[in-house]
Amino acid sequence: MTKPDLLIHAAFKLFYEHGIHAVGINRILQETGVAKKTLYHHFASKDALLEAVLMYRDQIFMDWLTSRMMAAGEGKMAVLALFDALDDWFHDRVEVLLPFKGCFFMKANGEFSDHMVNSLCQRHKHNITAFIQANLVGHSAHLSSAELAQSISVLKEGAISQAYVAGDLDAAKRAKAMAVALLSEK
Amino acid sequence: MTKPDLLIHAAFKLFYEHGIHAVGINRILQETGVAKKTLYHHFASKDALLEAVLMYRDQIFMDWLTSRMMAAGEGKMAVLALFDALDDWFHDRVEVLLPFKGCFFMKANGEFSDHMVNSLCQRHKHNITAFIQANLVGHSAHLSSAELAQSISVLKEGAISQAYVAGDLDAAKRAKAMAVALLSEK
DNA sequence: ACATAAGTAAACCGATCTGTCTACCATTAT
DNA sequence: ATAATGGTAGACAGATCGGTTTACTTATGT
Repeated sequence: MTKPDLLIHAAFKLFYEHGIHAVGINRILQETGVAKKTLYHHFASKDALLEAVLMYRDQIFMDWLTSRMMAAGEGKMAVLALFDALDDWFHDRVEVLLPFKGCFFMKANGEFSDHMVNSLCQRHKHNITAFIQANLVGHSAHLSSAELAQSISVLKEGAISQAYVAGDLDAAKRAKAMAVALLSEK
Repeated sequence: MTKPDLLIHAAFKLFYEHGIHAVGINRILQETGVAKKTLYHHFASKDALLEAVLMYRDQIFMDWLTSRMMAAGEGKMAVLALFDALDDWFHDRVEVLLPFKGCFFMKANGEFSDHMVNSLCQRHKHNITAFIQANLVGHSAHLSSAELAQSISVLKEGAISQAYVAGDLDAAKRAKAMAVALLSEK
């Protein structure tokens, strides 16, 4: 693994577990054995490293989620598969996402205001909602695919928060039941 | 206003907007004009101040939410009123909660691990779920009040997250529609 | 009147923060 | 062969962190 990738991996793991402001550059260096000069050779600042970490996590997460959804079929089936995927995530059955500690983007977003982090997190959430919506075009005569996708997103966000903060690891199952009801209305 | 209350108010406002680790003790002092000696006379440490801030916000929020719910009646009506209250919060129509910037407990929780903050946040969420549950005893023959309350909590958490991170200020309306569907099943 | 408590201002402490710098080593491509 | 690149080790800088201390100034209650 190249040095930049090594740094991004270690930084993500530490940021995800302890928070971004709580983890200093020196700790990332100590954990990886990389020299400080090398870090600042590849990244202009801690913020630049953080940006790379956010893009890395975005790619890992989106690749995992979309492949899980597409493997289940199209339309409604794909959307419901989203909640099965979340359930696996909450129960630490998805190695590539690392042990579940909530949504990294939600946590990162909360540590900043009027910052690049906020727009990156918003974009990440928007991309997911857009992918959900793509699976819901023409599903309902009464509700637009955009409105349905927003509602599904509320269920998804709620499941993640509830699983993390309240420790309700079965939140995805509950969210799925409500999604079934929502997508059964005609 | 007493000095401790002044500090708690200012600390909450700054923590809520910028994050806890991002706000130093000196900034809180500068904002309030209080001397450092005075702060450490009333609070043993930044952690102690933070604990007071969390308890303060918990009380403000719970008082507001329960009064809004109880004013709407009992049972299902109270639960649905929760989402009307959230809608007001998201649109900054609730002065006592300050301009909406997400759930303080969700954000605080994300900045720590294995810390007093985590248990306080979990307790806060649990108290809300318990209050919801109290309004749902005997509501359904198929689902327990505990299960219903957990599902309502998923909707509530999802609405807050979606409104904050994605900027979807109408998330509470969507969540309410799903709550109506959930509580109409017999 | 006087002791006690609560307050201010500001210097100070050690630790840690992000980021820079010097000096040296290993690889590799021209 | 040699110049350029990527790397290590670690000292260093300046700022800021949480927290303590000294010295002085109000209030307040008995």
